[in-house]
Amino acid sequence: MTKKTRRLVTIHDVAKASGVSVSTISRVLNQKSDVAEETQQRVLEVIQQLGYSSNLAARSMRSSRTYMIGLIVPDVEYAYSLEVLKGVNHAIATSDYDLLIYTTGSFQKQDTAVHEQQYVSRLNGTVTDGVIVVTPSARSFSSTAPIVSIDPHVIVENYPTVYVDHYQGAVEAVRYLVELGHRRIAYITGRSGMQNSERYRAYCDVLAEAGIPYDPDLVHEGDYSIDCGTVGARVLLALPDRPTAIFAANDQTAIGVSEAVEQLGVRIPDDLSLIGFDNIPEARFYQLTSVDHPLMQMGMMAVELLIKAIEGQTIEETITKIPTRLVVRKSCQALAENVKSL
Amino acid sequence: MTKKTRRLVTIHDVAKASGVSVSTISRVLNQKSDVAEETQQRVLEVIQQLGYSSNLAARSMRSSRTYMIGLIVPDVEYAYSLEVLKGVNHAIATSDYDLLIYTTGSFQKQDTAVHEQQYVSRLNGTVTDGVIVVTPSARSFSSTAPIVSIDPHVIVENYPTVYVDHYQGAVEAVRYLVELGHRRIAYITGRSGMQNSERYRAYCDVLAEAGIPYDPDLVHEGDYSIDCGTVGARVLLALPDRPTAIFAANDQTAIGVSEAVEQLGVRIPDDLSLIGFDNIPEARFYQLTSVDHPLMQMGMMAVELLIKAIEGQTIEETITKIPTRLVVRKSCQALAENVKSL
DNA sequence: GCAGGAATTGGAAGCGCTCCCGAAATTTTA
DNA sequence: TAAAATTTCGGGAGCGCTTCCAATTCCTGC
Repeated sequence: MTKKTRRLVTIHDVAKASGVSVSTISRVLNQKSDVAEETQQRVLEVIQQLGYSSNLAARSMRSSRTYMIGLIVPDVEYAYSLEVLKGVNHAIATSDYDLLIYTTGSFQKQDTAVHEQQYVSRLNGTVTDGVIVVTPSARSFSSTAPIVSIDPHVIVENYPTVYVDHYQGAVEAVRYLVELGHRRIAYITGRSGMQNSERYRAYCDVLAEAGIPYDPDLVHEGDYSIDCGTVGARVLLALPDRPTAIFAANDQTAIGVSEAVEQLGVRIPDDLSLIGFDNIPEARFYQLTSVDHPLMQMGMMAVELLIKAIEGQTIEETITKIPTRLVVRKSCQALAENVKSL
Repeated sequence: MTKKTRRLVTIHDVAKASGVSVSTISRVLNQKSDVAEETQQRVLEVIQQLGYSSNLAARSMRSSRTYMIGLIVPDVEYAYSLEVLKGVNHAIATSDYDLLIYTTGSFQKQDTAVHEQQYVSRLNGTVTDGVIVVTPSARSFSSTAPIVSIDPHVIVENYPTVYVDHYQGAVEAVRYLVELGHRRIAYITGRSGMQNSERYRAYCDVLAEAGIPYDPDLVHEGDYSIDCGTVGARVLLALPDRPTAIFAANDQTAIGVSEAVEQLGVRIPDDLSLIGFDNIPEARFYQLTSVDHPLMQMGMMAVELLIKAIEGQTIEETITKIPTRLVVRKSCQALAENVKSL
């Protein structure tokens, strides 16, 4: 039965039931050494018997150790976040900590940077011992407890950061298309921010390096969503001099492209080569060539760093850059002799 | 910069800075009416200026309203949980509440029921105003704040519950196979619990109804994992009188089957019909016929119910049963004339 | 011109917990 | 055997907040 007791069992009840003081109970709970073996046993029994569980709020108000780690994630519905989540979850499982995920569905909102601070202070130093922030927009946080960021929009040296070499990854992707003989290569961007601009820079650099003139018509603005992929595909393929390849800022957008393309009667890879970024699990099903972004691994590393920080160890290198890897599937094809556009 | 201030700004700092008492600040924060317009303005300004955010722990220790809803989920890596999560997230987005997800990776552990209570009391009445528990094993919870359960292992009337008609769904699935002419129908079970036994009961009932004798060799014990699907497939297909169809307790297991089968040189649906349960997104990619389990919708309903309960409204019907729907894809085939087994 | 009421505010208790400090009990040392 | 050291435990302050209660000011109306 759901007992709607007015109050849950507190440390006082345990104290009364076991005939010792509240302080002693607290000592047992926190595994302090100065408590008699016998007393400890008795207290532990009573705790078990009463089903007592210490009040997180009260506990964390006094001592800042809660053995909880917070994960602040922009959008739990996007595969990107879920992959990170999996990695974090794995690492947590083998640690002494529990995981608390805080989401606000603010991925699409504009004022993220403002809210992020609020979320951080909501959790950190209150209910969690430290926080991992995924793709933060904010450049800095005020917090009493440690913070680790994953793939921030702007790289700053203030707190440990795990991120992926977006520039290098994008270079590989675009270069791959160039090597296949493509010259009309379109790019569907993500939302503004460091990651996106890095990828954009790579796109431009590789074109320049290959002596391909930059065509603004081939750059379509997106926002990492599936929809922007479908829209982008329609716009780009309606161009008089249509592209032979599309580089999408992330896999989700690439999936949007491939879905739109199907309806337009354009075949991948025969009529259009397509390449994504992130290598999310779904990419496999779409046979999508993509830049692998080891999100799970990054999540695990972030946890490691955070726990180190929580436990007072110094972290020598704040910035951890992880290499990407091009995963070739069947969404790209060499452009045989007809390099001269359509 | 990450300011590692010893203490964050408290209500006292705000009080001092705005020249009023702590009580007044609290009144402003909680939007009580009895505060002069002018004072309120001034306090609000100071709050803004100092970047003050009230301490969740302290606040929730006194008043039980935190405007946070907890989701206790057994395993964030399984698509089932993720679908529920999406629904919950959607519903939360349009409410006044924020979402806190608590996971412990205990899906595979045995003593879940024991731990669940701990997790509930950890959050509820402390940091959250109410909690949604996904697939609880426990029959009852002691809690000061409302609880809603999704798909519990055992249906109890103690708290609002949203669940799906497993029996009916499984009946449809097995009946579909029978109608296709299959008589050697295997079943790979999930872990013990209500959901599984309901599906099992349906399996037996439909066989009986069709006059097909029950063969214990065709029931393989699983645990909802991918692995048990691959193992199950190997065992079942090694049988002298091998099944022509497999009903898997969930899609994950079905996916395991289809992966094993590929290696064994058995083709789906030509040599083996396969049907799953839950209709997770991946099912589409595997062309898996499955019983649709509207998890997102269930998540949304659970949030609605919980908010009602939190806000003191009475919930007329505690148990909400949601119908399933058979989604036919290409993993099943009629067994033409050769119904006489191989 | 003064009692009674409303509007506004401050004081203080206490939520459940941790932890410092010192007391009591016990053991060790001279 | 007395003093000192050690072990074990209780008292109590206080974390940041809400909320009851009471105090203060300022209007009303007679």
